[in-house]
Parts: sequence; C-alpha cells; structure tokens
Amino acid sequence: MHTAPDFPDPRLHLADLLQVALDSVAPEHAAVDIFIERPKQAGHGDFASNLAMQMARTMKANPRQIAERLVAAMPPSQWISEVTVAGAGFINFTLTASARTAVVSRALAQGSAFGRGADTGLKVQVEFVSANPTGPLHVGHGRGAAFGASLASLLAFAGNTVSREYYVNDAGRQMDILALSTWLRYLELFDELVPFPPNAYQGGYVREMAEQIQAAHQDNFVHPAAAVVAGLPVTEDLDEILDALILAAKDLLGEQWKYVHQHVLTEQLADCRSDLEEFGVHHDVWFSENSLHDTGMVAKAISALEASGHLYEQDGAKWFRSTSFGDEKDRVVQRDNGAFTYFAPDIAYHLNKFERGFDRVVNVWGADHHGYIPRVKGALSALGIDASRLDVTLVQFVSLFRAGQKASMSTRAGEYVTLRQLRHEVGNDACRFFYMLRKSDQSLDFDMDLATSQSNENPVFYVQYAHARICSVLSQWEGEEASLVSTDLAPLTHETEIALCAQLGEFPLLIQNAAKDFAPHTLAFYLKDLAAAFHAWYNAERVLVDDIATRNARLALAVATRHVLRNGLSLLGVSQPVSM
RNA sequence: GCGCGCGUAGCUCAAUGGAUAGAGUACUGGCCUCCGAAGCCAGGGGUUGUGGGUUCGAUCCCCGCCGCGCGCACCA
Repeated sequence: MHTAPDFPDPRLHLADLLQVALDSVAPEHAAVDIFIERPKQAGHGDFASNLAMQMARTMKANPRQIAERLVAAMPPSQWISEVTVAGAGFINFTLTASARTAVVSRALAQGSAFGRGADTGLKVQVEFVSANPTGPLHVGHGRGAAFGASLASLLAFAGNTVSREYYVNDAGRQMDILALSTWLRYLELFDELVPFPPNAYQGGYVREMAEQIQAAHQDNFVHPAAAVVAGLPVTEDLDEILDALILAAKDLLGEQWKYVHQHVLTEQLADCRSDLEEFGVHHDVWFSENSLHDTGMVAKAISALEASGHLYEQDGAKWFRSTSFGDEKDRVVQRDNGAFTYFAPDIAYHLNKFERGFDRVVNVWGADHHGYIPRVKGALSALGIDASRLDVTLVQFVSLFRAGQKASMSTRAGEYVTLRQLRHEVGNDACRFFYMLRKSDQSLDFDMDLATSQSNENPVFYVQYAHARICSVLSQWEGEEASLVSTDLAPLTHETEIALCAQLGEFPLLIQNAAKDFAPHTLAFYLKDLAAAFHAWYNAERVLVDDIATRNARLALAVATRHVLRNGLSLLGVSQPVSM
C-alpha cells in the first residue's frame, strides 16, 4: 500500500506556512487574517493568497516585493510543488499530486461524516414556518419550510446542537375568524343562511370542517340565522361586522364555541404537520402561543419590562419605549381594556427562548415582517439579553406563475396554490431543490409550467443523475467499497480528476461558510458544480478499466464523490436515488 | 413621505473587496460498436440600473438619483 501520510486541509496548511513567514518578515502584522482562496483561473495554481496586497497598505511597500519576501521566508513543505508571485502581488501555490488527491482518502475514511464541523458546543434554535393554522400552507410557506429545514440541517452539520421549532399562533383574532367561518358554513348545511362575510375564510377546507362537525354532532350547534344577525351593527366597516359576528357566535354557543375553536385548530394543525412531514420538514417543538398566556409568561414578561422601567402609560394603555432601542415608534403592549396586544406574547416567547438555554436563536420570517425586528430585539435588550444572539433571516415572497399568468395568493379568499398541490405536481425533490436555488433575500418566481412539463431540465435531476451513475458503476464493479480506503491515488492525473478532487476538497469549508452566512443556497449551487465536475470526468475517463491500480483509484474517487453528493443532498432534504 | 430589501447575459439566477464577472436556459455546431446521452465538448452573447466617493483593486463598502417589492395599527 502507498498510503500517504495524513494531509490536513490545504488551506490550514498553507495558512500555517504563511503565518511562519509573516512572523519573520513583518512581526507587527502577525495578527492579520490570512486568507487562502481558490483561483478561478487555471494557471494560477491550486490556491492563492492576497496577503501581500493586504499588507501593502500599512507597510507602504510594493505588494510584489512583500510577496517575494514572504515566499522566501516560508518553510519548505512536502505538499507544495511550486510557489510563485503573480499579478498585483498574489502568492500562488501549486500542490503536489498526492496533496491534490488526499481529499479522496479523507472522504472515504469519514464517509457520512465528511464535511461535518467540530462540535461548537452551541445550542441553536431555528424557528421557521410558524404560519397561522387558519388554512393549508401555500407556496410561500413552502419556501420558508425548505429554507428553514435546510438551514437547520446545515447548522447541525456544521457542529451546532439544533432545535427546530414551530410557533403556533393559536390565540388571537385570526383563529376566531376561522372558527366563525366554519360555524357559518355549518349553519348553511342546515339552511340557516347568514350572509358569509367577504373577509372571513372562503376556502373549501372550511366547508369540509363544517361537514366534519355536522357528522360528529349533527344539529347540536345550530342556532337560527336570525339570532346570529340580530344584534349586528349597521356599518360599512367589514371588520366591525366580523367582530360582532364572533361575539354573537360566542354568546350563542357558550362552551360549544370552545369546541368549534379547538376543532378547527386541531384540524388545521394536523394538516399542516402532515404536509410538512411529507415534505421532509420536521419540527422538534410545536410551541403554543396560548401556553404563554396560560402559564402567565406574558404577564411575567410585561412586568419584567415594567420593573426595568421600559414601560409607560398613556391614554390608558401600556407602552414599551422601543424607540430607546432604535425602533421608529413606541409600541403598545397592553390596551386600556387590559388585553395584551399581539406584541406582548411575542416578547414573552423570545424571552422564553433564551430562558430555555439557547445560545443563539434564529427566526426565519417572511419579508413582510421585517418591520418587527427592531421592537423584538429592543424588547430583548430591555430584558437584559444581548439582542445580537437573535438572528432574523427574512425570506422574500414567492410568485407563482401558471400558463404565463401570475397566480393569486390571497389566503383569506382561499384562492391560492397550496404547498401540497405544488409538491404533488412538481415532486418533493424538485421543490426542495428549486426553493434553494436562490438566496433567501431574493424574491422567487416559481414557474410551474417549467417545473412540471419540463421537469427533466430541473437541476435537481442533474445532481441526482451523478449519484445514480456512480451507483450504477459500483454495482457493475461488484467489489467491496471498504477495500478502497487505502487505495493508491497516484493514477489520478487527468485534469478532470484533479478538478473533481479540488471540488470535493471545498466541501468542508463550504459547509462552514454556508452555516455562518445562513446561506443554504450556496450548498445547492455547490452540488450543481460538483455534479458538473463529475459528469465532465465521467465522460472523459472510463472507471472500470482493466488496469487494477487505475481502476481502484478511479473507483475511490467515485465513492468519495458519492459521499459528498449524499451528505449534501440529505442536508437539503433531497433524496439520493440509486437509479432513476 | 419615512424605513428595510432588491436591480448582473434575451430569460431564470450565482459570484467571503481580488487576477479575463460565471452557471442554467434559449440559439449554433460537434460527441454513444465503449461503465446510464436526464450526459459531455465548443461558440456567440455584459458600460453589473445610474452618477459620485473610499481602495493598489469595487457586482460587493459609503452617499445621491431612478425603478421594483415589502412594511409603516391599541390586526395576527
């Protein structure tokens, strides 16, 4: 066996060498960050550093001369075949053949752990989706789900302990409106016709829930339509009428109102949950907003704010002085009638997150919520919590296009394409990958015609196809993969093989950067690039050749590639088919 | 009006302050007696919205302007 001595990550190795040179050439700059990049241009070596250019400013010297001195002061390395100074002062490194291919050995040895970061010891919570359980999830929620799930997986793989959470808005007016909508549909089943408010929930699922209640309780909840509309105010204000209807329903139904309310909540939550699970999106904790009220956490959080002097009274209401923390205006937390605003449980919830011991908390929010960031962070600061421990990642909107037409996305009107429909038409894998093909702060045009009728052209198949091809070769080989671990990699010399090795070597750093930047889309792009490097190699060279040494080296490269494809795709929630 | 985000190839989108701004798609021309052609190779395509500034160097950082989206409740 020609097992090479362990070669560490090339970036770390090169940075170490440069650090030694730096300490000797310019000790006063020893603290400068040494950055090792991979040149885009072939001919500039395997790696490059701009260290000399960074130092030129303060040293007031020619960067090329600094580079020459650094190179001269660098200790020799058995892994480097050439060091040159080029361009404006770049130091370009060319690795030896064994250093270039060493990543294959590492990937084979580590398998599903290849790319995994060292344990950071940090507990991180990712809260995502958290849609009101007032109807089916739509394609916008789907983006938040795909993004949040991939981000959470990425953070975990990068070395953090991650908890995935869904905040259930089970208190408040929207749930009351849904319960009312369902009850009115229920009454219709008994010909008690109350004019259905245009601002109530119109979707067909509301009628379905009404039929469920009818099946379980027959006419037990029926009241005359005349009684429902009896005390309605005469006004043009639709919201006022809706609130009056809710009051009437509560009044007429008494304890039964709670049943209807609970039923619609349970039903919608179950639907949402199964939808997400089918999408490969899992939450560890489903946190109830109601529980914040029931356990007194809301009241506790508000009194904590009051005790620290950040509340004041005006017009009978209690205000949080959020302007002290950079917000545009102060916010009411408790109305003059004693009821808390929606903001109050939000404060309690975020306080609770940190009381549960999370070092960092990540909220994945729709872009329309960006205005709430200052007040939530402000509340945390006021409660003595370092607000920088809370990160809010905004996910921009999704516009769905069908037959060239922009589809309506009105939740209340019930006229929208659901996540379920999208998944069934496009497929889970394509959905998950498509959602990841742009950064979160970019609005997304989802072209369903392209995703369905031309689904062969979806990039996800390109990546999965690389995986299937490798599986196919391995099954024809009929050998033991374990025997490849200590294979001599010297036969890997073709330029497409070197390029593929280089791409594999980028994976661990990519994971770290993607996690640091909350940018799972970079993983999707990386996998496309990796698949491209594989396909190029696969077309240029044959794996199952007669020469044993060459064959084994190429098999090892194929297996290493498959490890990275698997690790990457599974982080994105995309399956890795053996054949397709 | 104020605040946040975004303007990159015909279209959809990438690019930790680095060398000649890249992919896909579309278009053009090649590659299967050979491990999967859902693949590969080659080609044309750009004043990175616009005007300044910082820097050895700017798609990236700062300021103005233009355009698009979102938000500006004692609603959730």
